[in-house]
Amino acid sequence: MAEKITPRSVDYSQWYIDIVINAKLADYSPVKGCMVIRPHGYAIWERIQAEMDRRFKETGHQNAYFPLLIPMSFMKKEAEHVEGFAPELAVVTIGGGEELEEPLCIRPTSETIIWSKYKDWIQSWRDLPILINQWANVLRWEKRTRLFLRTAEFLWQEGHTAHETEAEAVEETLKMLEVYRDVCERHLCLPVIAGLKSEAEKFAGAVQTYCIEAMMQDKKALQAGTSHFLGQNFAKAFDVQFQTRDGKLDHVWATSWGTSTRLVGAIIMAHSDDKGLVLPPSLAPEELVIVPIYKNETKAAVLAYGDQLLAAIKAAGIRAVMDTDDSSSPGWKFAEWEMRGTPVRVEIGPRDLEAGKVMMARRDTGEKVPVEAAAVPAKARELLDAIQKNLFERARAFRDENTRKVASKAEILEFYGADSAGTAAAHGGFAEGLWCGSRTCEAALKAESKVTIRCLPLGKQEDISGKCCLCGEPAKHTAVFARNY
RNA sequence: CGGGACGUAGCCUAGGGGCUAAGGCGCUUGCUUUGGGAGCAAGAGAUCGGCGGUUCAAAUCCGCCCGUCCCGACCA
Repeated sequence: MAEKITPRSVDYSQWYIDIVINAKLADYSPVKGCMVIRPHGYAIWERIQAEMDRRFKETGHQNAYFPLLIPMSFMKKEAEHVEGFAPELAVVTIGGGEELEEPLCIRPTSETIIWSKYKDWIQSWRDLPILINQWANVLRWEKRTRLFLRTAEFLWQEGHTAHETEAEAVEETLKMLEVYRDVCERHLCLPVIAGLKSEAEKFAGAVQTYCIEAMMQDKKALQAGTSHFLGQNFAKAFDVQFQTRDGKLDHVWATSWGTSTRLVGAIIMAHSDDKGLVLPPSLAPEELVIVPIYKNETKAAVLAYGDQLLAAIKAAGIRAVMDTDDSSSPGWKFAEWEMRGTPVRVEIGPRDLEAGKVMMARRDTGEKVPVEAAAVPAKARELLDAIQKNLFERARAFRDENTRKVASKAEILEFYGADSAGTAAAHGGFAEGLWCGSRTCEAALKAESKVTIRCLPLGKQEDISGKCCLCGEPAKHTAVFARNY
């Protein structure tokens, strides 16, 4: 028998690992904290990339590539930045067998090396804006890693833009946050809350950090993307000034924004079940699989029937394959394609051939229906659209069911389970409450319960009146609280 | 980096001082099969995580190290 998936109810962490390994998304590497992304996992990442990249281009960005190695001195130019990243840097000190004059760090993010070049490229307001994105790997020496969710090396995209005015940079920050929200909701079927990070949680070197936060099936929050308004911090650190329209000198305004292979982890945690991966159709490497069922004497006829169906399905623009592997049984194949997360399965056997029908099964609900052969492409499209919609609705309903308003710290602690701090027990969810904005107030809650402010949701920050749910002082913000990854 | 669990064939597990290291899955070959993880037969595959120690004898006992997972600290 093949390996079984540990049920979510038994051990959520182990379930997640079992999915990643058994669905052949990724594997452990000989280097601690790193992972090997296998073809199936990489294919999903490529589809996410394609969606993101298309939107970056549509919003006027261009791709470029900056080096992996960054002079250590660059990292030190922005005070908060170096403080934030110093503990997780890997540093190269030897090259070609000789000690380097200046150590080089492997990029944990590329603000510094990019801004060192922006200094050369920007003199006038006419050189602005610069709208660059890069697809790259970065390395952060994480103490504790988890496949896809937090690995030492990961793949991501990082946008780095330079603007003439503060307003334009802020607009860019929010525009890209919206791109992330749209891709997550439309393609990953992942409902997210867009908001502003608190001071304690913001990016090292940013003025403001915006994020999108999603709820996983264990009710913990996962940050799915971030967009930073960097103000003039990096321009000042790298002395990037330009001549303005009225002839004055000013520092450039900046943004940076990123999403990573963590999104693959988000898809797994949000949608999958105890049978394996469940993929949103728009990200599935194969949207549909045909599993032929035959005996020796019916094999030729069934396969010919399958070939015809496959051609018709592909002609309808659906990514489809037929599993013609002769060495495993139909039952094995059903389980295997379910493990891989393929959204729609078409079963064809002698009985179907005779009746001019097929059986179609959807991965998200397990529902099976007979369909006339001629109607298969249209039905496949219908099912794929229904699955795409259902995954999002299901995830949103789950999040809404596990979100509640809170007015006091006692309520928060009760919501998350008084004695469940630090356990994997499925308590809580998202709590929405008013907050005074005090850092100590936030830190106290974290120390007490591991619950943190995930974000201050956009659109809920106007006309705040009432008291902070933590300390009772007058509130300034609406905050979403949760335990997080 | 602290606490816990674990490390025996590709995977899972048995054996806890002594004889050729056992079984299941998977793999190879052949035949029969194929509507929810098929059957039979014959094969291949292990310096028992590493190093050192105790002993006539170590997978087994001891020490150190390494690695993986879980919990914690840390972490855009």
